[in-house]
Amino acid sequence: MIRVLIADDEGMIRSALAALLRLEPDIDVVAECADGEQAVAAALRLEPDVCLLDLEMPGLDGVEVAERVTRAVATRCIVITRHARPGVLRRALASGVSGFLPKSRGADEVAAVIRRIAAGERYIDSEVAADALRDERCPLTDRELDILRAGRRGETTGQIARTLSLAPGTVRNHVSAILAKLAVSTRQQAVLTAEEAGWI
Amino acid sequence: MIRVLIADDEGMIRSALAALLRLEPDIDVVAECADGEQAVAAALRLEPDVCLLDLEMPGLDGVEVAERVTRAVATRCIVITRHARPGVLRRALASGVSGFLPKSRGADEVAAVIRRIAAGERYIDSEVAADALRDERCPLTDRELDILRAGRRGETTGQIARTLSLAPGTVRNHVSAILAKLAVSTRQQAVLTAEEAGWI
DNA sequence: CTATGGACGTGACAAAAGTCACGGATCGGT
DNA sequence: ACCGATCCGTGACTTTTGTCACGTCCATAG
Repeated sequence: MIRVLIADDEGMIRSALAALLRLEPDIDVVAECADGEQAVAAALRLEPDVCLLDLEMPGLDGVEVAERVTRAVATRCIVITRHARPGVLRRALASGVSGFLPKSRGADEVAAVIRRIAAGERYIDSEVAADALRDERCPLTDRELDILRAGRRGETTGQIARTLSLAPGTVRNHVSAILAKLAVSTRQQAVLTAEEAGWI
Repeated sequence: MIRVLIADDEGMIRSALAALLRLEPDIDVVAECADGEQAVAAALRLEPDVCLLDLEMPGLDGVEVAERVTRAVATRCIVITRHARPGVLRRALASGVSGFLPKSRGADEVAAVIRRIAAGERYIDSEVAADALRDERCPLTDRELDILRAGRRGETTGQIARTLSLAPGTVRNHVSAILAKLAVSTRQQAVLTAEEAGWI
């Protein structure tokens, strides 16, 4: 019997997957969690064989949950995501994730992947893997990512400078470097492309 | 037997809902569609009793699909959405939608709602309805919404002006009015709050 | 040791974005 | 017809953003 934990903030998909997996004779859904903190707590307590983790969750995201769980107990993690971006896959593999599945796949594949992961295999969805191969490493420095993250909500240079304790001119300079590297012309476009690529 | 069409661009939730609904003895899933155009075509051809439509889809969104379908055939529509915003509900009801359900609800409720809709009732999720009551009508004019939509991707004033055939000054003036009405200080923040409220 | 290169920080300058006051068009109400 | 209200469009004016040239610090290689 494979003991499975499911974590997804979207109630409908969480309950649907749980209901379908319960129909499988060899799979036992031992926990359903609506956010990352709950998932970590439940995983450490129940030590399931496999964790099925949504990437986009409030608080801790799926990769962060996987990192904490695999470090503490002998549980293997599958990350499920809506938008499968190369950067995210890299981050996931570095954090001890054993499986990676986009939500574009059918629900019927989930049980099959769970069985393979439980058997000790790794499973990376072929489409995501293909994307990741045409390597798009993030060209931005740590500081530039700080700037981009700080200004994600459309804040002004002054506000960003204050939160990072910098001179406004410095922020503008970093932004300028970011725009050049990403080949765009406004900071809003920079935020969009960086989010698209999974860099922030 | 209630004949149901399902449309959702996310394959996993689409197939999961379809599989669960097929388990119900009185429900027959006659079509699964991945985008709005497919959904309209299938609905006009098959004339299902109930359409289960995701709001967020490429091309036509769920409300647009419902509008076209209810205008042409005797089919009742349920819109499912991830983020249930007041503006969207208003728009949905004005377009002939009979049911409205957020994805935060469990999958087990879907079958029950389908039965009620098929029986001629309307069903609006209580939580969404409560949000809609504290009326937040969009304060922006049509033209201002055009501007906001055009500039959603961080384009410059010049680009927006060109796509809308306006002088750059006019665009700036509209933007200024938008910022005042939404009580924000950059157009990026304006886009975020308008999207948040479901106005664009 | 030094020099070469990268990341970070800063201030002066040009080009945008945002503000303001104004004119014209349209639509109801009187 | 008149008035008021509202929306659209425009150009002058100020503030913010983006660009550039420069200096510092730190690591690594010669």
